[in-house]
Amino acid sequence: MARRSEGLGERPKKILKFLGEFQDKHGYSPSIREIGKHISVESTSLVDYYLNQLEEKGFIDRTDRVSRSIRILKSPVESESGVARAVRNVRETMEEMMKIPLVGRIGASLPVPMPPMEGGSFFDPESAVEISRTLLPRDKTNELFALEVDGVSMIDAMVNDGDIVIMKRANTANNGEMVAVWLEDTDETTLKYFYKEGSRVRLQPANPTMGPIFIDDPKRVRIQGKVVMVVRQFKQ
Amino acid sequence: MARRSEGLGERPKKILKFLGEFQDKHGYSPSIREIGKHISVESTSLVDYYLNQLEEKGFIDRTDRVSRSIRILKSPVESESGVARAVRNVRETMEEMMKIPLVGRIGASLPVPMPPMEGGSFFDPESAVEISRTLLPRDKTNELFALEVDGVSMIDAMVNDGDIVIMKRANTANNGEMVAVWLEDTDETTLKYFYKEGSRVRLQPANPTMGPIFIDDPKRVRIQGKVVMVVRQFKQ
DNA sequence: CTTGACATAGGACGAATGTTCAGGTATTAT
DNA sequence: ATAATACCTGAACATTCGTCCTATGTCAAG
Repeated sequence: MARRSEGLGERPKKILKFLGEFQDKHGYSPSIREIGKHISVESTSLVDYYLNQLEEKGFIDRTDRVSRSIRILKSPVESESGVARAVRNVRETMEEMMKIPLVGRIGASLPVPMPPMEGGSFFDPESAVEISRTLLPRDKTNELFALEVDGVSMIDAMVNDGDIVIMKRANTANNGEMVAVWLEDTDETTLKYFYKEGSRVRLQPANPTMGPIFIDDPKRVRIQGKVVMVVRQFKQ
Repeated sequence: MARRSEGLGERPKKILKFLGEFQDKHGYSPSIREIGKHISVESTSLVDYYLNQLEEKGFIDRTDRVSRSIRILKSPVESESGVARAVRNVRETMEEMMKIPLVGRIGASLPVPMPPMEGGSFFDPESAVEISRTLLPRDKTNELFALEVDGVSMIDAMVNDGDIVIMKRANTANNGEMVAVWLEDTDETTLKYFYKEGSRVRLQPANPTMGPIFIDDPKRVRIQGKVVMVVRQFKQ
């Protein structure tokens, strides 16, 4: 199929670099023909082709039919400087701050409320928790949602009333991950470390002084999400 | 002679302002006709005339025969724009993200390491925790420092091994605040809710199933800092 | 009043520019 | 082999765009 289905080709990369240098030097974007000249490509359509790739992959932004309207959105590391870097910094720094929707409360006797569908976000922007992205996993950050813990029923998970639990929606889990599970037997939600051991599942409390729960029938363990982070704030 | 020999006319001023706003909004310079539209001038030559004035007086720079190549060099105080604003954005956005020095580890049997003196920060920038300012108290954020919890000795404080505790240096505390205290009697550090009740001090564990500790001599309670936040991360 | 510098308008002109189409070649999956 | 997809060429087009020329209006100084 594709000669190269991964990342960026040599030429788009070179274009991206050139865009940064040119904008740095001149203060405005190069025209399509100027770009072509730099990468030794006569045809304007080919440059347009590369630019479309860059746009699709989110590296640049263009305005239809407007000359010299290319804006660099991100750049794959590599050398860049001056204004271009300053602009990039603004954008990236903004993105560093994740706004995670606070979708509800969680308690032992309550099922886990589900987050809003991705895309159509209907949650109140006021009810959001801002977390630095450096503290969060890199991938699928849009599947994160936050819950406030209701009641003291999760003290065995070392989670207190009022704590904010940041979760990632998931139906399965890997060994060692902390998950929110709904236990059919006892009809309650708890936070436990998940371990699949042969055909049975071991649910280990965070509190090391407490023993694990074993569930022989994996179907009786309903994983509602993986716990990414717990934040506890204290009044000052 | 001239009707106006002083500074800039109304229209050039308006153009200058528009240039900044447009570049801010779109990331590239407006065309001459777009400028004309904004100041209700049909004729492109008149806009060109104004632009030449601005160029002569050193407010802008243009490249001959290149579209959208106007760069703003300076702006008469008023509405800052373009790069100036970008720089300001960087600064403000960066400030939103608190970099809190991770100065060491804390355990029941260890005293609380003290944070570096404010001003002369000598800590490794790698060992820092970034927290969104919206989650932190507004005042004296430069007195914050972070500690990683070492060992399971603080489970009674609902704090686990590996948790990150963000503290504010303090020698005193108000009722209801969580503090790190050094207890002379048992010679250990713990995290407890602080309550001064008459002449004695009540230290209440976070774990609601555990009872408080009473200390009759307030001098035997050495407050090392107030706990602002506890963050617990899970591997994904 | 005349003159001349400044201000404004309209538009022509050619060059610069983004877009599109029609077709061609290589690479890979089936 | 064949079809699908990616990669590339060339050229034509329709605008957009900057520049420049002409004409008219305004106002203050001589």
